[in-house]
Amino acid sequence: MKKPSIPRLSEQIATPLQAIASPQRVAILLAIGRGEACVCHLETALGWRQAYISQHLMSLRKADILTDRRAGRYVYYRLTNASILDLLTGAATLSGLSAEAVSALINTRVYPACECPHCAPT
Amino acid sequence: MKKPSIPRLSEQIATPLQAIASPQRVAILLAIGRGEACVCHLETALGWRQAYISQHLMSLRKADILTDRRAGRYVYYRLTNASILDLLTGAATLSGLSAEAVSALINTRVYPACECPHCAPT
DNA sequence: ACGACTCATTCGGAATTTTGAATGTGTTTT
DNA sequence: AAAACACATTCAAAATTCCGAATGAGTCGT
Repeated sequence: MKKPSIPRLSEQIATPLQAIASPQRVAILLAIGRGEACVCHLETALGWRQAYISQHLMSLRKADILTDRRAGRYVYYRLTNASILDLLTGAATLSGLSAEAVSALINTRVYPACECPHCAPT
Repeated sequence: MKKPSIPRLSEQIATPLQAIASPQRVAILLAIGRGEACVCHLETALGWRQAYISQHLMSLRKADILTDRRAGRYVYYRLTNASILDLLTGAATLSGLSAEAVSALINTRVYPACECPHCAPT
């Protein structure tokens, strides 16, 4: 197996980190958690403009952090690799937070105000 | 225990990530590994200008990622929390790299060209 | 005290990222 | 086919980061 050089390796490591390292994108990843979420769900969960959310989703998709699935006129996003949550938990630990504090917010809650098929099933 | 809100939590998570998420700073962290390294060692290990390295070290110090220790005219840096290496390994995994590929480069090697007390002991 | 040495800091322009505004695309409903 | 809906994309200005150059600050040897 070819041994990658330090500069090459560090670039490969930094690439996904750069895609994740922003409060907005971390919030999106937490809101999605281990489940699925459409954009309109994230809209009510985070309280941001739709276009703004889509921009961040685009970044995360290009970095292969997120995967999208179209169902009718909805598009559902999920984590490409669930181990990203472990990475977020690790980062939280560095800030002195407990792993529980993170996992408590990771679950995909249901919002009464959200009209999406997940929150308001027929 | 007070439950942090999603925006607050995601900010705390993003802060250390932002400090780390750059190829240069990842390279520095790998070069330090589980050991200690003075600036001049990093200089020969990475081949960068001294002032440039110090700038990144300053960022990492302010983010509490690195801790410094002065010994004579040398300043030795080490990771404040060794679990940062796990975080880097996790990010490498997202890029399809094996954990071994990372750990193979984590060790603090000795450079013949380096004159620092670690590489060229009396 | 002076010079050499190791490292830190400041400054400023270039490059990049962020984010609001506007608009485009694909899908369902009627 | 047209309208409504969910989401994507483009554009540009503001904010931030990157990085070279210059210089400062602390330490040791002589």
